[in-house]
Amino acid sequence: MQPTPQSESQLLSYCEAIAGYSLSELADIAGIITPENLRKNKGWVGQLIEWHLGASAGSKPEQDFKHLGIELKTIPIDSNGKVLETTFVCSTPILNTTHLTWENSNIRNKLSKVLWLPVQGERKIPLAERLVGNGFLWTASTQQEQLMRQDWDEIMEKIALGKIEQISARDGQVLQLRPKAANGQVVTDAYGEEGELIKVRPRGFYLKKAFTQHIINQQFNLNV
DNA sequence: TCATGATCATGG
DNA sequence: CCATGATCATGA
Repeated sequence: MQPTPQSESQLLSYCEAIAGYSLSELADIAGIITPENLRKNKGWVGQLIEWHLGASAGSKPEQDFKHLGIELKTIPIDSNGKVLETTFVCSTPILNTTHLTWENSNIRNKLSKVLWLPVQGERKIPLAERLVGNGFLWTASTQQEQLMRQDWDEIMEKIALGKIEQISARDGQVLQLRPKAANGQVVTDAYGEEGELIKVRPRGFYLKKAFTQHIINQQFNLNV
């Protein structure tokens, strides 16, 4: 993969270097086979982009470019710029959250600065032919952060009160809490309503489509 | 048609 | 199991 970028400007130049290329072209450069589809390889696009931008692989709960304070997110869009999927952010802590605040949370750290990289995601376009768009840096506005904090506070309070199973993906203004696991058999500990330990599916934080769509639109308008 | 809940691959 | 990278696919 590419050398780890040493500055924000270098990271952005890496980004410009892949803009406009197809996924198969980028896969060839990386020496990776392009699968027929993503059904059995859902993280393939993200991992391919990581290779080209010099993001350190691994599964640590921190930003992709920790030394730059930047998190990388590919985001699937259609030809009209419409966001096609919600955006997974991080897994959700469930136990021992009493000292957790929005300020010191992993999700807030990850979202403090994001390099969004739009990629064509329409299933009717063969994976190999999908094009990479122009990446851009984003930091939440005061209002955007306020919305995320409100949702986070509400979700984490329910979890602490043993009401995790009452939380729906419909809850929240911009954040969602949804299952995040290899399959429905995976379980982890959580508090029940009487404070007892119960088994639940692990959860993750996701950004709702309308929120990321707004981010994409803001950027798009700036470039018109 | 579309979002929610379910699922896939991989490394530690 | 938990973390990363996400998209799939069925019910409404």
